[in-house]
Amino acid sequence: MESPNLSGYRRKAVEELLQGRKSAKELKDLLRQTPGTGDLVLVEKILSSFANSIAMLSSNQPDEVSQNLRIKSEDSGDSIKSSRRKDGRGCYKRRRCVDSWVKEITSLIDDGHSWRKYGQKDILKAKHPRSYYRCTHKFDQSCPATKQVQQIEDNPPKYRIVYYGHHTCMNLLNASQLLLDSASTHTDSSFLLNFETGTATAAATPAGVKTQSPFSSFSSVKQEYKDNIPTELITDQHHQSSSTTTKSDYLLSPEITSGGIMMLSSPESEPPLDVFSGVIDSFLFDDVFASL
DNA sequence: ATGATTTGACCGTG
DNA sequence: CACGGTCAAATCAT
Repeated sequence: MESPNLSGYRRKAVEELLQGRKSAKELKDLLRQTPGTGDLVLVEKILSSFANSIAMLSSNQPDEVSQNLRIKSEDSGDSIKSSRRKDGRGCYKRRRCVDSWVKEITSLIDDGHSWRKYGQKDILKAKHPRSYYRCTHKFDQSCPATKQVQQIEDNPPKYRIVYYGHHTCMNLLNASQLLLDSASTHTDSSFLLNFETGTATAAATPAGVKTQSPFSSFSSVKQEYKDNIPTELITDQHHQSSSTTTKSDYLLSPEITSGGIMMLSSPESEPPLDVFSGVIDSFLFDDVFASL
C-alpha cells in the first residue's frame, strides 16, 4: 500500500515511539501483576498516545485505501461562498469540504463515538429515510464529525453510513475502558476479536441495556440500533472530497483505522474507531514499522 | 431537570 | 422549484 518511504526523521520518530510504547507495555504488565500499585488506565492512555503518534507518522496518503471513492466532490470548500447568513439559520454550509467515507454494514454497530441525531429526511427514491447525526461533543469540544445513516436494503438489512469530518473530541473515558478491555484479551485473540471487544466498551452502557453483544453499548444512538445484532461490516469506502486533507487530521479519527493502520492486517473493512491504539496490538505496529 | 429525539421549517445549491 | 442538510421548538426519556 501507500507510503513508499517515510523520511528519515519520521522513521526515527516512529522508532522512538515504538520504544516508548514498548516500555509502557512493560509497565502495564507490571502493574497488572501487582494490582493496586498504579493506575492501569493511565498506562493505557500513555499507550494510546504512543499508538496515535505512531499511526499519524505512519499514515500517508488518502488514497492508500484501495476502495477509496471520491464522493461527488464537487467543490472543495468554496461553494460556501458569499452570502453567509447572519443569524441562526442558514449559516450552515450545505456542502462539506471535509473528508468523508462510506461504510455499508448489515447491522448498526457502535463505532465508539457518541452521536446525537439532529435530523431525518426522506430521500428521493429511497425507501428509507436518512438520519443525520453529529458528534455529541460538537459544542463542548467543537468536534466537527457527523454521519448519515440510511438503510439501503431490507432483508437482509443493509445500512450505509457516511462519515464526515474527523473527531477531534477526546473520548478518554471510553478509550481507557476500551483499552482495558482489549488488554485483557490481547495475548491470543485475533485482530478482529480485539477490535470488537474494543468497540464493545467504547461507549458508556446504561446498565442492564442489551448486554451480551460486544457491540451492545450505545450511549446516544439508542433507538437507531436497538434491535440489531451486531455483525460484520461489508464495505468501507473512503472519500476525499477535498484536497485540503492534512495528515494531522488522522488524530483520533475513525479512518485511521480503516484507511490506514487497519489496512495492514485487514484489507477488508472495519468499523471506525477513534481510540484504536489499544485495540491494534503490537503485531500491527510491528507491521507498520516493518513497512517503513 | 436535563439531555436526546422527533419533526417541520428554513436555507443553499443545482 | 426540488432536493437535501441543518436548525430548533416540541416532545420524549431518564
